[in-house]
Amino acid sequence: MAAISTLDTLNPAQRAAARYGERAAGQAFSAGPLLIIAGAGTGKTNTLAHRVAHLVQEGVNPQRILLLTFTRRAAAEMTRRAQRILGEAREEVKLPWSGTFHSIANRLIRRYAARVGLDANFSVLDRGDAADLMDLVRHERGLSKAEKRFPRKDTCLAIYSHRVNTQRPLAETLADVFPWCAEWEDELTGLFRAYVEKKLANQALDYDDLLLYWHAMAADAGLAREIDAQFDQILVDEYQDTNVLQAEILRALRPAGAGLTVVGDDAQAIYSFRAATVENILGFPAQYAPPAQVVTLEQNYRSTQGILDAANALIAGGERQYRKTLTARRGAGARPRPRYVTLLDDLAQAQYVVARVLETREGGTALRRQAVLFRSSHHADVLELELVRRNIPYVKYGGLKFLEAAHVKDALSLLRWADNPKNRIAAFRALQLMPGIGPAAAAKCFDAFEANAHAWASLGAFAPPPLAREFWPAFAELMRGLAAPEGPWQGQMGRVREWYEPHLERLHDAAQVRAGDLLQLERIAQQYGTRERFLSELALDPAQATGDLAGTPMLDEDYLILSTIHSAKGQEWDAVYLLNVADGNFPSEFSTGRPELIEEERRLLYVAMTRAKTELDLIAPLKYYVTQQSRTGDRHVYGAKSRFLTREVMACLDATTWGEADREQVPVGGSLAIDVAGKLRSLWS
DNA sequence: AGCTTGAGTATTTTT
DNA sequence: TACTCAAGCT
Repeated sequence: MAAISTLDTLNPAQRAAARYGERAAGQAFSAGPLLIIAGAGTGKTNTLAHRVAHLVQEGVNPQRILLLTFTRRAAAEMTRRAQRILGEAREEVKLPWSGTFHSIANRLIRRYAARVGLDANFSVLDRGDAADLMDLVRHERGLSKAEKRFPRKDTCLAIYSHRVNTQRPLAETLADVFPWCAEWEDELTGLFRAYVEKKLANQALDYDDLLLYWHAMAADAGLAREIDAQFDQILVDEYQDTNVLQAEILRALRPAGAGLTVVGDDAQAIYSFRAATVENILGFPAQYAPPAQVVTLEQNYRSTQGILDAANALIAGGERQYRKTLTARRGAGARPRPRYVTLLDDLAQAQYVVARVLETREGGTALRRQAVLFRSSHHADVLELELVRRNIPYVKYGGLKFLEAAHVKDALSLLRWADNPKNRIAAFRALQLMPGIGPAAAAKCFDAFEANAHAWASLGAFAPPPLAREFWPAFAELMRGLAAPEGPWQGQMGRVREWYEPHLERLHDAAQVRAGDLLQLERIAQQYGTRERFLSELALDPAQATGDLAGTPMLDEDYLILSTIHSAKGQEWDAVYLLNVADGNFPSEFSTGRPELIEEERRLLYVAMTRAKTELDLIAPLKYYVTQQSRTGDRHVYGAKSRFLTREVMACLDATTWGEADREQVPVGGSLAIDVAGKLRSLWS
C-alpha cells in the first residue's frame, strides 16, 4: 500500500508524531504511550488527523479507534480531515467512536445500562436541570430557610461537581475552592446524598454521573475487558483540560499506555474551574516505564513573529511547564508588534474597538475574520450597545446559550418526560406550563402518575385544578401520543410547539422572537433519527448561540465575532482585540492568593493572544465603574497594569494611548487606588 | 394554592 | 441589570 502522500507536507516533528509506532513483520501495528505537546497554531489538528490516517493505513480498523475530543465540533473536524487525507486510498472512513468524553460515556452506559442498574432510556440532565433538581432537594431539606444564608443552587452544584471530578474529600474541596461555604459541610453532605438518591429515582444522570458511571464500568474487571476489547487505539485531544476522573478512566482502559496517544498544550490549560488539572499532562510521561514518548511541536503556522514574541515572553514568566518557544513560519521578515492601548474607560474602549474594526475592514479584512475576546461575558456589554448603535452585525459566543432560554427548556421538558416517564424534573416543568398548576398540583399529579406505574393513559383521569381544566384533555392526549412506543419521532417537536405556543404568549414576553427559536428547534430536531438521540446530544452539546439574543445576523452576512476566551479555544482570526487587560481581570481578582490559579490566568491571556494571526490589540481602560450603584453613579476604581505585562513582555508591545486617557490623573503602578469592590466583598468572607 | 410584586443580592470561564 | 426569594393578594 502506498504511503500517505501528504505526510510529506508535515514538518519533521509533526511527521514523527503522526507516524509513531511500528509494525514488525507479520505483526499488528503497535505503539506505546505518546504525548504530543502541540503549541498554539502548530498544526495540531492536522497532525492528529494524519496520525489517524496513518493508523488506518497501518491496518487499524477505524471502528476500533476511540477519539476523545473536547467538543463535538472538534471531533467532526478531525474525522473530516482524516477522511480527506485518506481520500485517495480509501473510499469511506467513518470514525464511529469519536466525540467528547461525555458523549462517549453516554453511549457506553446506554449499551451496558442493565449491567449497572439503569434503564436504557435514562435522561441526561444538562446544567440547568441539575441545578433545578439540586434546588428541589435544597428546599425539601429546609436549607433555603436557614438563619444564615445557605449556598445557592448553582454554588451547591459547582461544589458537588468539583468534589466528584477531583475525587477529593468534600472538606478539602470546600477549604480550597469554596472557603466561604466551609461552615456548611454537614448540610452539604446531606444535601448531596439526597441529590444522588433523587437522580436515581428519576433515572437521570448529570454530566458528572456520565463520567462516574464510565469510571465505575472501567473499574469492574469484567466490563472493562469488554469495553477495552472494542478499541485498538485511543487518542485524546486537549489532554491538558482533562480532570482526575477522566485520567483514571484512561488509565483503567490502558494501564500500560499501549495504543494511547494524548495531545495537548500545558500552556493552554484553562479549565481548572471545571476540575481539570494541568498535572495530568505534566505528569503523563512519568506514569509509564519506560516513560511515554514526547514530541513537541513549536513551529507556528498562524501568527506573525511579533505576536509570538509577546506570547513567548508572557509564558516564559510562568512556573512549571514544558518549555517551548514558538517560531513563526509566516511573515518572518516583518515584525509588526502588537499594540498595548491605554484609554479612559469602557466606553472609550468600545469606541476604540469599533473604530479599529471598521478601519481594518476598510483595509480588506472582513468582519468575520476579526474577533473581540474577553474574560467574561458581561465585559462585552458596553461594546454590544455600541455595535448595535453603529449597526455593526455581530455574533457572540459564550454566555447565554440557546438551551438555557426558558422557552426552549419548556418545550424540551415535554419531550424529556415522554422519553423517560420517571423524569420528575421534566414532568414538573411541563405540568406547570398550564395556568393553575404550581409545584403542589404538579407534585400531586406526578405522584398519582407514579402510583399508576407511569401509565400514560392514567393522566387523562387526573383531576387538575379548575384553571387548568380546559387545557388538560389536550395535554394528556399530547403526552400519550408522544410517549407511544411505536410512534414516529418525526413531527413530535412540531406537535409540542403547536401545543405550547398559546402558553408561550402567556408566560413570556417577546413571544415572537421566542416562537422563532422554537421553529429553529424544530429544524434541529429533524436532523436526528430518534428522540433519545436528539435529547441527549442536545444536553451534551449545547448548540452555540442562536444569535437571537445577539442581533440575528443573516448567515450569509458579514459579522464581527465576540467571544469569551474559553469559547475561542482552537480558533484563529486575522485581527484580535482583547478587552480589559488589567489587574483584576488578568489575573481575575478571584484568583488572587492562589498561585496555581494565577498561573492559569497567565495561560488564559496566552490563549487569547495566540488566536491572532496578524493584528493584536491589548486594550487597558484606566477606569472601571463599580456595579451596584445608581444609573448616574460615578463610583469607580482605577485598574492597575496587569502583573503579567512585565518589562520583558512590554518590550514586545507598542504602547499607545487613545482619546483622552492622558488627561486623567492616574496613580502609577501599585495596587488599586480605591478598592471598593474588595471592601464590598470582604463583607462576605 | 397560585400568582404578583417588591426587595435584596450579586464570585468569571463550560462539557 | 437580572435573578431569587418571600410576603401579600386573588
